[in-house]
Formats: sequence, C-alpha cells, structure tokens
Amino acid sequence: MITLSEENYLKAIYHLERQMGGAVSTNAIADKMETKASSVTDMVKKLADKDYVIYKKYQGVSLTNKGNKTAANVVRKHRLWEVFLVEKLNFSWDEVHDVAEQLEHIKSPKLINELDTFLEFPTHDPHGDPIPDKDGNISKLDKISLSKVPLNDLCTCVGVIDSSAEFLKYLDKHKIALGTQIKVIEKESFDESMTIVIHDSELNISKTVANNIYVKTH
Amino acid sequence: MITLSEENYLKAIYHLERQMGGAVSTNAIADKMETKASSVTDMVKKLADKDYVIYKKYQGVSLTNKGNKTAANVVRKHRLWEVFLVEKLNFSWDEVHDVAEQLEHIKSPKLINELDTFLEFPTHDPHGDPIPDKDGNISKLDKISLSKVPLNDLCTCVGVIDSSAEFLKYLDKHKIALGTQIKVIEKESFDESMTIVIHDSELNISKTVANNIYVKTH
DNA sequence: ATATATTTTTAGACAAGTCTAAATTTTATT
DNA sequence: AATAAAATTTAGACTTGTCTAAAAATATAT
Ligand SMILES: [Mn+2]
Ligand SMILES: [Mn+2]
Ligand SMILES: [Mn+2]
Ligand SMILES: [Mn+2]
Repeated sequence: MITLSEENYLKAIYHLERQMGGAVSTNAIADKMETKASSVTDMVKKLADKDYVIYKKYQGVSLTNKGNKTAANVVRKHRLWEVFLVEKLNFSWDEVHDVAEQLEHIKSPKLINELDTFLEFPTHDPHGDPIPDKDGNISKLDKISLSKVPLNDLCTCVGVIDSSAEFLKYLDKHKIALGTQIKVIEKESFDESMTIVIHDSELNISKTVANNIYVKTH
Repeated sequence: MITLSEENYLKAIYHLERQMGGAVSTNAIADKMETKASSVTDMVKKLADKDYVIYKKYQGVSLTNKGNKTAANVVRKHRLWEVFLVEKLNFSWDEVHDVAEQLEHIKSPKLINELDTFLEFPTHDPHGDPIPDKDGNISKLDKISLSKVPLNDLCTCVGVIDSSAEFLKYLDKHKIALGTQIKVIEKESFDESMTIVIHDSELNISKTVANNIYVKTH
C-alpha cells in the first residue's frame, strides 16, 4: 500500500518531469516539496524499491510506468475534487487548492468514478489544467502564454500557470476568468508590460502577469 | 494541530462513553480500535496533555468539553459524507463506511459547511444515526430495538445498530430499509426469534437480527 | 484476608518520515 | 588539470505511532 507521503513525492516528480524534461534532481524535488534534500534522497530510495521510480545515485530520478500512472491518478483526483468544490460547493478558484491537496489522497476507486460521473466527466479543472483519464493520459491543448501572443490577435484565457490565491484574486479583481476574451494592443519594450483589452476596457498588466496566463488564439 | 490518529481515538472514546457511560477503559478502547492496550495508554496520555480527555492511571478516561466537541465534529463529518455518498454518488448503505472513515479527517470548515448546505441539512445518516450539529449537539430520537416491540404494534425501521456490510446486505435482501413498516406477529420463546410482517409478507428473523434494528412505534 | 486472575502501565524496540551536520560526488572555474 | 563551488548522499538523531514482554495495580474468588 502506498503512503500519503509517497503519493506527494510522486506527484511532485510527475509535475517536474513534465515541466523540465529528463531526470528530476534531488534539489528540484526538495524545493517543490518544501523539504530537505536529504529527506528526498531517503524517500527516493523507497520509491525505487517499490518500482515507482528509476533512481541512480547523483543522477536524479524518473518515473516508471507504474509511477507515472500512480502520480497521474493522484493528479486526476486532485483536479476532479477541485471541480467538485467549485461547481457544487461554491468554492472560488483561489480557495480549492489546500482542500484538494487533502482529498487527492482518499483511496476509493468507486468514489472517484462516481464523482467523475456526477460532475459529468469534466476535462479541465477550475484553473484550466487538464484532468488525466483513468489510464493517466492527458489531453494536450495547444495553449500558449499571453506574453507570446502577437499584437491585436483576439485570444481566449484557457488557464493559469501560477495558481496561488494571490494571483487568482488579482485576476478576479480585473475580471479575468477562464473563457475571457483578450486582445493585446500594446507592448512596452523596456519592462515588457502590456496593455490588453478585456470586456471592452483597457488594462495594463506586467510581464509577470502575462507570463502566468495561458491563452488559445483563434 | 490534531492528528488523524488522535481523531480516531477521540471518536472511539466518544462512542464508548455514549454506549457504556462513565469512564472508558483502556481495554475497551483497544478492542474498538483493534490495537493493543499499551498503545492506548500511550495515546491517552497525549490526549490528556492536549486537554482532550481526563485521564487518571488505572481509572480510564473521559472526554473534556473540548474533546467531546472535537469528537462530535469528526462524527458529524463522517455522517455527512455518508449522506453525500448515498444521495449523490450512488453508493449503497453498506459501501460507505470505509470511505467515510477517510473523509472524516479532511480539515476544512468551509468544506463541511458547504457540504451540509448542498445536502440540505440532513439530520440523519444512511444508517439512521443522528448527525451532530456544529456545536456537537445531537438529536435524541426515542427509538427502541425491534426485539423490545410488543406483538402486533405497527412500527417503522429508523436505524440499525450493527452497520456492517454483511448485516446491511441481509436487510437489503429482505427488503428492510429505513422507513419500512414492520409488525411483529409472533415470538418464539425458546430462541427469541420472531415472525414479522413487512411489505405484506411474513419473515422469520433471529434474535440477533431483531436486536440490531431500531424502530419507532406509532 | 489471601491467592489468583485480569487489567493497565512501563520499558524497550521498531518503522516511517523528517532534520542537521559531515562526507562524498559532480560540476564549474581558473 | 587542479581547485573551488554546488549538489547529493550518508550518518546519526528525533517524533509519532505502534508493538511485545515484563512489572505493577486492581478486581475476583476462595
Ligand atoms: Mn497532497
Ligand atoms: Mn488546479
Ligand atoms: Mn477514521
Ligand atoms: Mn453511519
């Protein structure tokens, strides 16, 4: 039986593998998990013993098939619960993370199947992230960062990269949500800030904000 | 912060206090938790340090106000989740226990409040057990065991004592559910089995079965 | 009241998960 | 290629929760 801690490590490795590519370093895991490198080494050995990861001393780790499937299932649960919280329990998208972090560890295949059905098989979570299917496959939407969109092309917000409560509340304040239409009308070259049009009004956003918004162009 | 294990011990003590009355013995807790008496002693000391219980060596434990409220809240969460699973996710009453056992430990006041609202403030769980309110108060229904009902009095099934999957499936098989009307028409004195009428047909049930059904008389 | 049985506690051990500090290996720099 | 810096691992310790075996306290029976 897999422990809660092992699941959290697998999930971190899963996200890092996807983000970077290639083997994941001990320090990268330690950073993401907010723990110490020595703790990571210990855990990574256990995960290797249980065939969740391939680990070679000093060379980082990568998920096995088994590890990838297990991690994807935790992510699936996390995102399905987020949808539940927002759609059914009146949570806003900046309130769901900590609760989903707990709920993702509940063990019951029937529960997650029924939840999926109850929610009518959602494909994305409230932050625009895709929900892995039962086999761990995820749909890859061709989304790009708002900072890379050409001037005057109309695009639609389809996700966020930073999903911290602070950032999400900033977006709420400026009425930027999933599905919101955005057009970039000006870019400042000295600080890479930009002026965008949303809901027929202009807004100036920083490079950081633009970097953390995913859009789809039409 | 209270741990998962501490919550489980508090819940066990809560149920035992209610069942017996007076201080709860180390062995009684060990039995209910399926653990060893020495483990109970260790944990009970921790709970006393944290003011959840009063503990005097060799004299058993009793919950403090704080302990009672904390335990009742775990029970509240357990039962609300059970309602959710049955009402919204197509679980049957014999499938909910293990999942609720996990879900009861999720920490989020907003979650449980919203769940309560979503379920339209249920007062009883799928086994007929009352759901404590936010302050830990529970409604006391005047229910009695079916084995104590006089002959030929019509009564209604309002709960079960044993809520094991085996017993619940037995009840399902014989179409006994919460709300089912029952009339006892005969009692065998030698083994205390009885003949009851449900849905216009006769059924013979053992003393054990009768003992584990709660009914309300009219 | 004394002996016996039962219950409860203590002592010492172990696994999981984490940490600090030191040692080792790898990588980068001169 | 030698040295310095950074990353990683090891060694040893600590906490939580559990266990077994032995000791102590309480309850029961003669
Ligand atoms: Mn988690
Ligand atoms: Mn999300
Ligand atoms: Mn539990
Ligand atoms: Mn129940």
